[in-house]
Amino acid sequence: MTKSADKNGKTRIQREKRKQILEAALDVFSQFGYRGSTIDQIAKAAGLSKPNLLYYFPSKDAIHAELLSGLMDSWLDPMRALNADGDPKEEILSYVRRKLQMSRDFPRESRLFANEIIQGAPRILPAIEGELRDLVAEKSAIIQGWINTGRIAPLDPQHLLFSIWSLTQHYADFEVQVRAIMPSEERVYPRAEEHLETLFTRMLSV
Amino acid sequence: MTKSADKNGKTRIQREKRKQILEAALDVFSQFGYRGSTIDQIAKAAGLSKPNLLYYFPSKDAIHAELLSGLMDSWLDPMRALNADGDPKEEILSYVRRKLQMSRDFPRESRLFANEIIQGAPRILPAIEGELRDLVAEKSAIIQGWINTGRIAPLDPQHLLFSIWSLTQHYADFEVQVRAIMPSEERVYPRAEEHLETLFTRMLSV
DNA sequence: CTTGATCCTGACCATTTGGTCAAAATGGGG
DNA sequence: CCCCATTTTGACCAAATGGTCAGGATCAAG
Repeated sequence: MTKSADKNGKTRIQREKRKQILEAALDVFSQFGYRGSTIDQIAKAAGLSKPNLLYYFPSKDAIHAELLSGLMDSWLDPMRALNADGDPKEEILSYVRRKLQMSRDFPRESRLFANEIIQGAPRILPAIEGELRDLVAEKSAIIQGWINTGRIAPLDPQHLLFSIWSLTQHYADFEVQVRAIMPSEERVYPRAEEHLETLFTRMLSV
Repeated sequence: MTKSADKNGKTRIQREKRKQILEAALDVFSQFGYRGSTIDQIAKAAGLSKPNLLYYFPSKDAIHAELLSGLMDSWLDPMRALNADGDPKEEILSYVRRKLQMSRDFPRESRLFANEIIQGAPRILPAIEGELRDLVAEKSAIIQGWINTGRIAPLDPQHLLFSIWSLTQHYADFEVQVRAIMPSEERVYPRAEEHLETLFTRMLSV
């Protein structure tokens, strides 16, 4: 009777088309923000008609919500990896490297978040005030511990985290600006990694 | 005959209302981006009817353009102030302080730019590839000079500038996130200034 | 206080937008 | 290859949006 459906009750076509749509929506939302994007735009980018897209998702809002919630977790993973028992300098440096890699490999995802937060984070404020806030508190305590035992130079742990976010995400969020300024033959990310490595090494050395 | 008009041919009312409109438009555009904002929203925020607003500006686009162009200059001023003949560390540190002040005092302006650049800078790419690019080239050369004469530690001048921008603008562009994470009684900007002063002092010391 | 210039409004218009629906097309298990 | 569930489509709708316009209200120079 029913078509071959996986455990989530999704057919092959449903899985494929939903993925297409989310991919296209990421393109559009990350560039124009929620209100600046239209269903038609997303549908066209996904190679579907508007009603067809609305067969897979009930509304524009539902697409956006699914994108954001699906992203939130993977976005915080690099910070979760910060390990109290590792070497402090190396832990922080690899967090920086991981974040920079994410900017390079997932710039649209970064811009999606940036757009959302600039606009006051109307749909993810709870997650920020909950999950993210807790994670920051936890990791700040770890960093403060490293400072107290003299393993890295003293600084404000929370602002250190802000610095890591801003420095790395900048290369994704302001990609156009960076590209417009750098000589075009220049490979941006290798230089950026070198630069940030230098920066954090100096900043953290006792 | 004609009403008392200043040298620009603007009456008192015109000057007042245009200022009101630009102020309201800054509020709206900086939050929702160009496509996400509506004339009605801006008009309401300015306390005018839509047709009345359109009496002062010919179109939504004209308002946005005037905001951006009016801002571009003052936005680059702190960088222009970087003086080759000053004390290198002090020159860079006061640039950082000035940029941080701008984030604190003009966060909406910062977000207006951020929105524009995230969306691919459709309206200001020429200015970025021209004015800004040239200014960066000029100031990079100055910084490189300081490095060559051993007055600051070696690093990539362009990426240093990117770092200054991202670190300072983050406090304006991601204000909601910063506020959601910091304890509410904490005064964000004084700590941020301390932090950035520490960061850049360490990074630039030979 | 008159009068012409300036300012403001409501009514209006074409287009875009989010979303619906009935019906047609397609797919794949039996 | 049959048949029903799934997928797709075009036509449609109400609301929102950018913008226009004719006429009325208001301002300030003389």
